[in-house]
Amino acid sequence: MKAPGLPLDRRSVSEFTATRLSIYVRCLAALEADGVAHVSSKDFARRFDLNSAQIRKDLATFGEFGVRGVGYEVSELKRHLTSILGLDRTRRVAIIGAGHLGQALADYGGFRSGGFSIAALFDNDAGKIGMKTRTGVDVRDVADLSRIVERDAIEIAVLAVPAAAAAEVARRCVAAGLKAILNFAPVRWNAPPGVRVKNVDLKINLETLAFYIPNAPTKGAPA
Amino acid sequence: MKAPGLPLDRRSVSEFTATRLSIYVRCLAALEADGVAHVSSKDFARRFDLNSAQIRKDLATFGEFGVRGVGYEVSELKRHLTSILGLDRTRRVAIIGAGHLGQALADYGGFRSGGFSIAALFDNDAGKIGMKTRTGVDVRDVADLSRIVERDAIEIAVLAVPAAAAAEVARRCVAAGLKAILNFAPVRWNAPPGVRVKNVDLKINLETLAFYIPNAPTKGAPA
DNA sequence: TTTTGTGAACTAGTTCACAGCT
DNA sequence: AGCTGTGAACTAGTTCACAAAA
Repeated sequence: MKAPGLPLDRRSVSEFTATRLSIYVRCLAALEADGVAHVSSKDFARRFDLNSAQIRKDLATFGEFGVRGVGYEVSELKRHLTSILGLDRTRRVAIIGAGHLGQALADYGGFRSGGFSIAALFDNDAGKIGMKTRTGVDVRDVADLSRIVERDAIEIAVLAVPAAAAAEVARRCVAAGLKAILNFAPVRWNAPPGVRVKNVDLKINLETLAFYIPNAPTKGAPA
Repeated sequence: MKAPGLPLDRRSVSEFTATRLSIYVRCLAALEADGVAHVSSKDFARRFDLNSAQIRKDLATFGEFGVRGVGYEVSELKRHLTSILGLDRTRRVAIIGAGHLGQALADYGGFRSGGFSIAALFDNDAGKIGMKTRTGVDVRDVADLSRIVERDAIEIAVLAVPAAAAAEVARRCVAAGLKAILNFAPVRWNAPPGVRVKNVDLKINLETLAFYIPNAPTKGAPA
């Protein structure tokens, strides 16, 4: 095993690779739970329907984690990838927008474990500010965003606001120094350099999916 | 303008292109709202930070919608793309899993307009079956999935169930004849041929985003 | 032998640049 | 003139296949 050779600018790593790292960690956790101590890239690929060369290439971006002729040590590799993704420390997340989706996300278990914690939920509706979600997250005034982001060292914003408000809220997030935004609002907007945005547009996902649905076999239509 | 030449197997259209079609429709709607009747691919690209050649290539997959020397007629192009995406008829969607996320999705406006309607929300928890969400969607027994899918001509499943239940529920969806699944469960699972799955894994999105966050400048560290 | 790590080959996606139409 | 539609060039991502290591 060799430590990563050079500092490596993460921005040069493709989002495809970064996403797969995350998948690998999850797969490795499954193997660990099954008591598997060791895998070759070939076994790993077969088990999770991936390509073994791709796994090796992805890992090679960050170092040499395997032993030739043997394979990878499951928990060691998991530890390495977890560290590469920065999941070995907790990042604080702010959710902006305390509507149905924002509250559901605040209460969603997946966001509250394994490297992330919901620091606060923000809204601009006086009727919501001060309340708590089902799992006890406070709803705060979005006017205090900047102050709380700094005070609580928040690193990630999750935007769950209506389309009309999204651009203005995104601007506030950037002004507050946030460098990562997970955007659920149905709005495309170009982030300034140094700020990374990931759009999770439910409507577009649904429309894309719909595009591939075979037409209902109208009576007598060819298959 | 020329009609699409050949029947064209939609499966050969890349998901990148399909996703952009959806984006184009949204952009065209914005132009229409601004009273713009006409665009060239160049204007369109500049306005929404896209590449004009890409727009033309994407459109060329489906026909010739422009006029050389002139450009595209906004509402005509929107109408064409809407039809290509099948958004000119309403597709019925079933949401499986009436937890926080499932309920939020059921109540989410974006899923209830422009080509989609929430036909039902399913769960296996007797305590939830029979209740209604805030906006009045009935929670039904997932055991009746197959029957209701057929009866109500449901075409799309949205999976919002816990990871442990996802594989079994996905199997039921396929058995019920559903050909499109939008999966929010943090589980990778390989769909049988003819069934299209789109994974929206919130945890993986967050982890991928976290990967790119520049390290907090530890005292004295180089930029 | 087995399996990694990696250059080379391949495939897919994007952008360029221009012929051809209006 | 201006702009579309499209082959050609380019870029990025994936897979192959093998030399080097254990």
